[in-house]
Amino acid sequence: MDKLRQDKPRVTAAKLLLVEDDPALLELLEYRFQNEGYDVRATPDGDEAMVMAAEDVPDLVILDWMVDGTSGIEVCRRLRRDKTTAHVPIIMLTAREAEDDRIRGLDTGADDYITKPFSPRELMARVGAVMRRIRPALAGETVEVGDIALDPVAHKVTRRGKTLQLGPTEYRLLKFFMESPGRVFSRTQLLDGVWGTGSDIELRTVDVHIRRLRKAIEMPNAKDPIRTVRSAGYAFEA
Amino acid sequence: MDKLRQDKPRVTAAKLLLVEDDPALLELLEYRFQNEGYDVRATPDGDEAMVMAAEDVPDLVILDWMVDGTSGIEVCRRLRRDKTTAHVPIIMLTAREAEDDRIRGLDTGADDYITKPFSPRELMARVGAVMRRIRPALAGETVEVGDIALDPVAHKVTRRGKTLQLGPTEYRLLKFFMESPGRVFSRTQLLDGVWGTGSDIELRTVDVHIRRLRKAIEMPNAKDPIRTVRSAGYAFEA
DNA sequence: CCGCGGCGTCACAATGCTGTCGCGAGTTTG
DNA sequence: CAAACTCGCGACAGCATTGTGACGCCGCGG
Repeated sequence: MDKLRQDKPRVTAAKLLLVEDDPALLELLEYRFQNEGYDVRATPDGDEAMVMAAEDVPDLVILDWMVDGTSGIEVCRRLRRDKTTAHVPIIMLTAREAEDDRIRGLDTGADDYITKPFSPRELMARVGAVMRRIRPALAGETVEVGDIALDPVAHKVTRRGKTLQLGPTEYRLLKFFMESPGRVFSRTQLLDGVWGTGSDIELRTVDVHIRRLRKAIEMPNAKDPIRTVRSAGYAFEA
Repeated sequence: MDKLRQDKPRVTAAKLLLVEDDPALLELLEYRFQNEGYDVRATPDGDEAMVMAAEDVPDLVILDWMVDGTSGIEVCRRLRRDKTTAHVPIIMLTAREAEDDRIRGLDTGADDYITKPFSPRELMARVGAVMRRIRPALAGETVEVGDIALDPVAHKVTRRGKTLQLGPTEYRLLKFFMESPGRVFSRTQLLDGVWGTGSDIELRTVDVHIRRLRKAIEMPNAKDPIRTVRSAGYAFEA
């Protein structure tokens, strides 16, 4: 949490870029976020969004899946490709519920996603969650902790050169851990960070996935990098 | 619903009292601070805030200028008047920009003051600043006393570079001590601070945990940093 | 329609923490 | 000097937390 604070002790408000083709929703969100003290810039057009993002790099992008001009997913990709915007958090909005959309959305680098219809409050909460998460690992850069390397682009994890076989959840969990090595996360924080803010999951489920992750990354003669902190949570470290 | 997913009451977390009459903002802030690891209690009502503050003295109060019931400024005054809450830092929120309001706010004893609209991030930053000033360890900063260092983020304690193996209670006890080096705490104070105000524990139990902590941090050629003050309590010092 | 892989929950086992006791060595009180 | 206190210490039964294997569900791909 402290890494977040020291990141940019800016006095000005956090800058939000809002991309949404529904005029009514756009205006509503713009109003609400402005009311919350955010510095909001809004547009219904994907192309224009790219321009705005280039002109003034936002702290967070809220992006509709389907927008005029360049599609949301394409905007997402391009933002990730540009060095200056590569690590800017993105929250995707989508009307679709198809699972592969979610996967693709997260794949292209979105940090979170919300299915319409959603309550503004929920969106605000997720914005809060994302803002809180400044990732030391810039999207697209492989992260290395100890003898484990994670390549977010290739979606691949290797240990000592050998590729590890991880399930989707295990991958996200590991990635979340590796972005903040050594830091202890409570089960609740893990649930928020890995499963998403709105999920209603048993706390103990985290334990099970920790175990699965441990099993997936275990190697002979290698120490378990996941440290259990009794009555506090788990931490990942070399 | 989210409350159900709370980890068990963290005695070690900083306690925040949030008083804000706008439900949306209240919820947003509550959520964000909870995710920062704070132990948050929130209410839209000034009178209720007084009760909550009296029941369980918070480490910091975030107070809206205008709230239901007793006004924010009045709450502020009363908190200052009560001995138990007199020194608790207060951050005021207000929509007004009039200079005299600000003066009055600081006059009544608020430590800091933010004008709406503000970015949550800015508020978090200020809270962080205040917490660092009051209780560094609760703000996520490593604390060092003598040759012992405690890192609250990693949940780790080292002495002369070597990592110490502490149980949950030992950790909390040590952390509590290290926040106020040299100060003597009675068993009752330790019980309140480490176990929580409501706990119904034998006083002698503290002795046992002191012993366990001593054993856990002992090293050859190193002085025991815990000083027994006969018929008074214990103190931690270099 | 069926099999498969992944996921969330459970129940149970395995640790290892915890709060109390009791005893004994010092210390203070009278 | 004995009684009264205070504190260190080892033991322990109970309990809280975590590890683990199994099970059923669900969406996807034959």
